[in-house]
Amino acid sequence: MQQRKFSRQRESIIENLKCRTDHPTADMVYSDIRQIYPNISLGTVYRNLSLLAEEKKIQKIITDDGVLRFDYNVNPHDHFICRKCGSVSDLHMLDTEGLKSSVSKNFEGSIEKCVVTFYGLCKNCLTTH
Amino acid sequence: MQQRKFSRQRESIIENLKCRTDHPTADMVYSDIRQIYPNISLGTVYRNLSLLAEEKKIQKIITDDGVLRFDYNVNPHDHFICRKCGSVSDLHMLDTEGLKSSVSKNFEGSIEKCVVTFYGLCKNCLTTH
DNA sequence: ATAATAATAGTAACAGTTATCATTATTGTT
DNA sequence: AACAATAATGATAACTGTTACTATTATTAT
Repeated sequence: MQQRKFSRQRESIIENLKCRTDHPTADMVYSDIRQIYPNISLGTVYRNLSLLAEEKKIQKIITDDGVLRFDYNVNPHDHFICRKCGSVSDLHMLDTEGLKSSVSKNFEGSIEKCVVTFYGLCKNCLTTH
Repeated sequence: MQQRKFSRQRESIIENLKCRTDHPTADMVYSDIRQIYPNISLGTVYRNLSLLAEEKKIQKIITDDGVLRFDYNVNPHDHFICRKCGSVSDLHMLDTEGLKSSVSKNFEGSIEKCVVTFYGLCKNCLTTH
């Protein structure tokens, strides 16, 4: 097992995620970090995001269009994705445990996780028509 | 609005999907169709799969790894994805309507759809350890 | 200071998907 | 049945998001 070393770039990536709730893509994080470290590499951003996700410090989420997004909030919660602007926001759902166990009854494999995603129009896209 | 013309290739694509429940990727469909039309183009497969999805004759589903899969079953139902072999299978869940309405109460946008995906180990991966 | 090595920037490679375009197939009309 | 109009095709190039590679730089322990 490889041990970790400090890196300013990684630190600023997790700081960036900590301060936002818009579930950014790797590219969105990249743009932000470049303001601080103008020649950070996109590869570095990807590498660190994957690393942080492995360490469960952040969460990967995949959207309809197949693009990865990242969430500082690793507690169990669900997401809403706007079909118009593509924005991702948090939603706190009831008990996914209940869903899991009720579905497990008629299922021959083992169910470990349950992801619930809602789609529709966000507040903003709804009002601006 | 462009009108549609018959095509053997498209017909065989939807026939292929009709006869399977493994939620194949575009490439899996491509391999199958090539047995019948050896020089069908992968682009043709993609084009027709998108087209059929637009017409709601089939359903697109996105998996964790960002790869598209296709489902002939367009009725509301949920999916189980095996984290080991990546296979996708159907699961019939309770009422997503209930989920939608209960979440809608504290949400300022409009919720139109709710997708529930389960992850774990499928029967096969569970037994073969 | 020095040595060991993790992390980086820069870039190439990759996979899945979409776009382009000349050619072919389908359809409606004579 | 021939024809014109045009949708669909095969072949290939282009594109996007992501991962891999490599020489160089930064961090850490001694």
